[in-house]
Amino acid sequence: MNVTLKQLQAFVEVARQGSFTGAAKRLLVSQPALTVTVRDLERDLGVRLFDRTTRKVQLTQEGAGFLPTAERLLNDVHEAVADLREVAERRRGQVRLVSLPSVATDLLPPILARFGECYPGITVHLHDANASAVQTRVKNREVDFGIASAWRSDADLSFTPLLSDSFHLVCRHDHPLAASTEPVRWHELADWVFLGLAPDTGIRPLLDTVPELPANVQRPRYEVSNIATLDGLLGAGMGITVLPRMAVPQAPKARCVCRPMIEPELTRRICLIQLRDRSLSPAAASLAAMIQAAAESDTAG
Amino acid sequence: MNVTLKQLQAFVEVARQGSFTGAAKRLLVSQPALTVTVRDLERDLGVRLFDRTTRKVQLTQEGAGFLPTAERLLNDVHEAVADLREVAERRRGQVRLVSLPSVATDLLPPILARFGECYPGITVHLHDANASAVQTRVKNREVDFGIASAWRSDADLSFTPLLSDSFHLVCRHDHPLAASTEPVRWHELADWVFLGLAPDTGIRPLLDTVPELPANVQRPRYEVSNIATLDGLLGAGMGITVLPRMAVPQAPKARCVCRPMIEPELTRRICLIQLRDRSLSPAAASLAAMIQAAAESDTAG
DNA sequence: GCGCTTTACGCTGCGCGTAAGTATC
DNA sequence: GATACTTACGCGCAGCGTAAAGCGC
Repeated sequence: MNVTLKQLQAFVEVARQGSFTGAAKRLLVSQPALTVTVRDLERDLGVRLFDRTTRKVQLTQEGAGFLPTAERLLNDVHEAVADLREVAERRRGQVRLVSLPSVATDLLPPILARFGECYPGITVHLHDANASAVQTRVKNREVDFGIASAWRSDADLSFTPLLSDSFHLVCRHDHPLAASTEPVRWHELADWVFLGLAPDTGIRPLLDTVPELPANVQRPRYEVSNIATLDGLLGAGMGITVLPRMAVPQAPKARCVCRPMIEPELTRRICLIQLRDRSLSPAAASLAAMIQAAAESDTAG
Repeated sequence: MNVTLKQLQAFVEVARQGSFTGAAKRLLVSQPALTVTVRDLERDLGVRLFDRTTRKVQLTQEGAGFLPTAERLLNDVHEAVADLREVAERRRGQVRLVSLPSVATDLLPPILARFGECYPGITVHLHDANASAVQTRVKNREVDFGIASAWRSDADLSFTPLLSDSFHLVCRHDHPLAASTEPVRWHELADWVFLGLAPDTGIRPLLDTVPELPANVQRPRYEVSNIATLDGLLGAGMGITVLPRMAVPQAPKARCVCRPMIEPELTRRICLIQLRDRSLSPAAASLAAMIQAAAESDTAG
């Protein structure tokens, strides 16, 4: 397999121009160099492609038959390369990401809007999932990257902090704890029915890091797996809960009161999560960068 | 356009093997050389194709998308080249030739049979025509080469003598001139009705070179354009004619007698005719060579 | 003799292999 | 420490350009 694209290009150009001199000009090489290139191609193929006198250059029968093939081959290669360059230049491509629902609904929409303006050729697939599922889907390469709190450390994954999100007590407006909006201490939760989240959420493991966590919080009477359900229970006045600020439903079924938790303050760090061994596609890298920038300016402002 | 087939080949092989070391072995290059080749390809495309740790080599999303394309491109090139090599090696192809009817029916069949055995992949298109038409069709590139007597010299054509074919008197068995089989002198034809051939045949111009050609031969009472018609007239006893030995019909309608012409002997030289500026295709060259060899051994034997 | 292709020749730089470096298991 | 990829370095040769030669018109 000696044939090169350069040789094919030379052949096609000479055939089109019907002249070595003309083709050499178009190809920006000296005319003798072109002669040699074509001669080598003929040697490699074992077939004469041109009949040349000093006055005329004419395709042989075989050359005429090969010309369309060679043109097609060159065209195909050019197209394939151009396609990939489009991807490289973010004029085409896709990004798949998965994030916590709260992030997907609150933080991402404006960023995605801006991203869509910058790179109109790129399609974005956005899924939401809880912290556990985010990590799983990143690890399974189902997505380019994820956004969630670190659920469980994993050597294959890298976590880049984006935001800190502090925990708040959440209770219905008519609950006794809603009487004030002052910070709350953890032991103050002890006397109320607590609505907990399942262990595969990012929130639960964080609660466990609080020293002297009241028993009703540690082993909640009700345990649900997502915020919407929790919102329902809250609205029904079935109990209280603690949630990161961003996770508090925007339009709760019931009017709720939020009071920051203190002693200790507890925050979850929302991170950009990616596979350590995997590089981001050009499009994904751009979106990730945009998200990081937005998070930083959020934190600053 | 920097991308080379070698780069594509390297990419495909690394992708298939999942390893630079393995691919380098298969490609018979050193492993560092392969690293550089792939890195250059990635640089040229502007896209990372592999995520590589020291332990694993894995296609990126873009690489995975590009792999089938690259494989197809390489495959297409290989196929195209293989096709042309088949032509070069005479395992495929075609030869078009045109010859005088006498040659086509007498000389060529055994040669074509042998040629067909040697090169079973090659198709042969054989047409017949008179000397004038043979030259025209060679010149128009309708055929690879022709076989005929030189009808009129032409600077664009080359004539390679194959056979000499001496002229004979031809007359029906009951004609007075059929009484002997001895050589005949030209003036002996003067008293009989002569059946002539049209000026665009190769035979007519040759007759004109005979000194003191009898008037009835110079301006024949009947003039026809092909041998079959001539044969019909001969069979009807309408006259006599002179023909090169090979042109005498094999199975004449009437039993005919042939007597060599002398004083002067007249021969036509049957030539292989080709365009001077045009090289023969591999298959055509082989057939032409075979014909020349056969003609030589014919002459010798 | 002019214009085109081919051949000849000297040189540059690409691309290879060897060897050293680096990172992971 | 073993293994696999990357980087560094030196070298040979492919392939270029210039110059000279062949060949038709």
